[in-house]
Amino acid sequence: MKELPENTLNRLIIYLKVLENLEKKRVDSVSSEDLARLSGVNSAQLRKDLSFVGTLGTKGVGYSVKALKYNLKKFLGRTEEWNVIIGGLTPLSRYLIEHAQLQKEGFFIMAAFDTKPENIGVVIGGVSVYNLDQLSYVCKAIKVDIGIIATDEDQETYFSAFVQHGIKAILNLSNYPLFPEDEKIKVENLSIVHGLTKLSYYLKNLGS
Amino acid sequence: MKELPENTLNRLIIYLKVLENLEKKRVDSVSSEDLARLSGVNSAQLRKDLSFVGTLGTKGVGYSVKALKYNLKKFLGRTEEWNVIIGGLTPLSRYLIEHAQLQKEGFFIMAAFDTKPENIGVVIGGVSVYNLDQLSYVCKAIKVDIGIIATDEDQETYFSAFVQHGIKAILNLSNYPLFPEDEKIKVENLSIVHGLTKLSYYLKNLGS
DNA sequence: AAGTGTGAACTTTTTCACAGCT
DNA sequence: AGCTGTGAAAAAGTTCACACTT
Repeated sequence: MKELPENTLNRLIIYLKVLENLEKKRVDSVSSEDLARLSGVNSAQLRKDLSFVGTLGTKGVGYSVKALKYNLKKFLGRTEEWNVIIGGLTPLSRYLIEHAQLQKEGFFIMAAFDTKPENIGVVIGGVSVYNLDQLSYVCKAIKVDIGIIATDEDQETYFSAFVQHGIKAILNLSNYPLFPEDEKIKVENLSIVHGLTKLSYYLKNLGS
Repeated sequence: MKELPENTLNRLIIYLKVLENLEKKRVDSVSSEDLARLSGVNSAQLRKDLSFVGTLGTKGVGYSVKALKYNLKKFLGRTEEWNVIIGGLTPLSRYLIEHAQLQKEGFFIMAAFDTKPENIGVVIGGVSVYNLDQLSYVCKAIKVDIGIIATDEDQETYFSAFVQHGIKAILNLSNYPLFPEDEKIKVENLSIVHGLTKLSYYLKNLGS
């Protein structure tokens, strides 16, 4: 099987969200046409995307919302639970912890790290803030799957600490994009300023 | 000229960030090879991307960091200032306002909106929280360029309110993706759970 | 009859490779 | 000599259109 294109991955994640919503609305069955419209793509695209996951529908009928949701979730690794740590004690990291949405989605925040002495030892919503130099200790004590960079100042510090301690998956919420040298490490750069810049480009070119 | 591909836009935004960093480090000149490496792409890609912006380098020499940065900034609409409003008074919106990073980047938060009575009239860092039904009034009083959806619950409410009042550019920070019916409206969906799911897919498939 | 799954056609994007400027 | 800018080639991704199943 060919490798999954990144855009297909992005769309599969969207289909999953839309299916969860349909399930909440007690919809049992959906056609590629309908699911595609709700997901902002065309139905050929959707069917081609789903073909990477498997043969999931019934010809002449459509897709079972429950079954397709489950298969996508499985395919995306979202039936498992993942342990997450956070780099940087900032309002954003407080938000991530207190909001509790990540836990609900199966991403468990196990610890936070900072470098400023006054932040070490703080506990937020049951999550302790450790000194970054204790990362090695924490990584030995628990399986850390994902590191989230939640500061906009020392992103490089946390990035190299995460990489050095064998963390393979990093979500970078700073506004500076990071690129791993080791291709075994996966970084997702998710920047609000980046998103706003796409909109500013669009606004600048309106009507041209 | 052909239309700018979305991925090219994404990369141009990254080049701009990297250039800003080089300028901070007082680097005057950079080759496509070096800038590409710092941006996680190859140099042919970078040169092709820049060709959408114009002829910006000097053959045999490279690019002036200052000049290229300025040209990219201009091209992306980032030499202008944009007025932003926020939908939903949540810890995330508090973070966006108090962090002050957006203002520094030229995105000015003019107002926030909520629907819960107890939140109306609150002032955070100089930003007032209005009832959503006053959006019409605010949109008449000031030019609103961008609406940010900063709640994970009533995203649809704010979305339709924004659209209805003529806001053309929307940054959706909720975990549910939104797609405008009117193609004159541009939505950027930026979801932390989406980013984490990409990482969970990667982790699930490690070693395969 | 309805709607999926998929080769084939088409379109877009990326990479190559080198002419041409400094 | 060195490095950009860009047509041309190659690769990747999207859409079409229809055979096939229920």
